[in-house]
Amino acid sequence: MPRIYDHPRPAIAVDIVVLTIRHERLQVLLIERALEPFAGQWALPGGFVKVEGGRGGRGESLDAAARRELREETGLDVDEVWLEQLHAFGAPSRDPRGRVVSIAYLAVVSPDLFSRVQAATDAAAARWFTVDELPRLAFDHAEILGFALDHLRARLSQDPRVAFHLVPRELTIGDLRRVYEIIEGTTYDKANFRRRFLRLVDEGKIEPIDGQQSTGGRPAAVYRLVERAD
Amino acid sequence: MPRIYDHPRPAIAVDIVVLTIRHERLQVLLIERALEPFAGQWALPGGFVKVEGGRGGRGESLDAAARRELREETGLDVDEVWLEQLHAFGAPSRDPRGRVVSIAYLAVVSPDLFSRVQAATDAAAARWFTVDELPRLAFDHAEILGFALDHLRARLSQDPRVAFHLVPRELTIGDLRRVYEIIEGTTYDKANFRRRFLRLVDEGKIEPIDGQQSTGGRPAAVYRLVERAD
DNA sequence: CATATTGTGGTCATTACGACCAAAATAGTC
DNA sequence: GACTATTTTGGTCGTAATGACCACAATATG
Repeated sequence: MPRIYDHPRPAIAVDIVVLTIRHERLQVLLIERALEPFAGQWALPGGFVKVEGGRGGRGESLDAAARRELREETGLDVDEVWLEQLHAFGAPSRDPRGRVVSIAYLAVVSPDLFSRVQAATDAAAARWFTVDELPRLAFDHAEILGFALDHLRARLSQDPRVAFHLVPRELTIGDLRRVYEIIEGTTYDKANFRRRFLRLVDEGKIEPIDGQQSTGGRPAAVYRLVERAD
Repeated sequence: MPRIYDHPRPAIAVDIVVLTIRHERLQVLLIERALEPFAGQWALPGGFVKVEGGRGGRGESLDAAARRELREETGLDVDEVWLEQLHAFGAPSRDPRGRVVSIAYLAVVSPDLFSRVQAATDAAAARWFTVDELPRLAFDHAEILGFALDHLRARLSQDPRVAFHLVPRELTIGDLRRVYEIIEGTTYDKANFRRRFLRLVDEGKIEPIDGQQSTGGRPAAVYRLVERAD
């Protein structure tokens, strides 16, 4: 095994796929690059992991780097978003400047919060794009985004929690159904989806709250996620 | 964004969780470390990613590094095993020598092949361990192994393909059932499991072949995976 | 008022699956 | 050979989940 200090090293970065639902569409936050390479092209928000400084002088963990970049580029705090590591991308030629390994993260932002994103970021440099109307992306970010979308769809089909991060804190059954339909590109029967949803209520994961919500038709009952004592 | 050459860089490694089933137990391949740190302790096979040389002079991809380490430390070729990236581990203190980010991989080895592993590795340095009778592991490798086992169980419950890598190429229904029982730590009713399995035959994923196999009871029909034109 | 829209509540048929039973076909033992 | 243990194979029954479908309730809009 080679001694560690003999080894040439790649740079290590985090890139974040920030997703939300706006205007009934799944959208991703992109940043316009100011510098070469790929100056003027759109890219995922991200940056290099700090390897010096911090407690212990060794820099930050990968998750901490993702949280920091998210805060710096969107103004959002992590306890408000669903943030999870996706995959490491390390093709030797993925960055023309040299060898860079990027750890990709998925961040799912509630539509409650995305207006704050607009305010926190330089409006000229950051924009939301509908995921099927994308510009050409820098680096291998198109591949990373594709991976993130596949992951989100697979995740949603086996863990409803992520859907609640794409919906207001006080929600109707129809709100949640639209999230599923938008992400999966399918349609669900209203009544059948409702039956599935009500099982979550029986299991105590969701609770009805007082009040109704106007919907354009019959007003809907309002629910919210029950606070978990994890 | 900082210029890339200004940035201090971590070392980047791959660690591989090599799993197989031996003696009706799920087992993992560990290597006894010869050097400090953690000399004498057991660790996952792995090593640093090559960042120079190769085509283009930029070294190898992460997957290529995992394949290379797997070959070097087990003698197995990748087209014989199920190999997939798991997760990046990057806690600042995970390696006392300095900042090291490790990309963890899962390799699932057929019991057809694991005897070759014994021969290819230095017998004094490498050993199979049952996953619930483990020695103390170096670095954060216990955490990595735990992640791999969780991943394997989740994977198995939604994608039967990985199970076929833990079974001889010509298999009986009972062989496959034992794989599920060993990994999930549960038991299945023979007849019910059989019904589920036969659906895979209907879907054309598995085909019966001539012959029977002695089992200690009534002889079992033999099946094999149908070669896919992916 | 009529109509469109959306939520709510229900039936019916199909599918998947666990619990359970029983027969078939071998190996091993007396 | 007779008997038993073991494993595969084949089946029934009940339950849970789900998709297709229908009907009604309660709002907004004209």
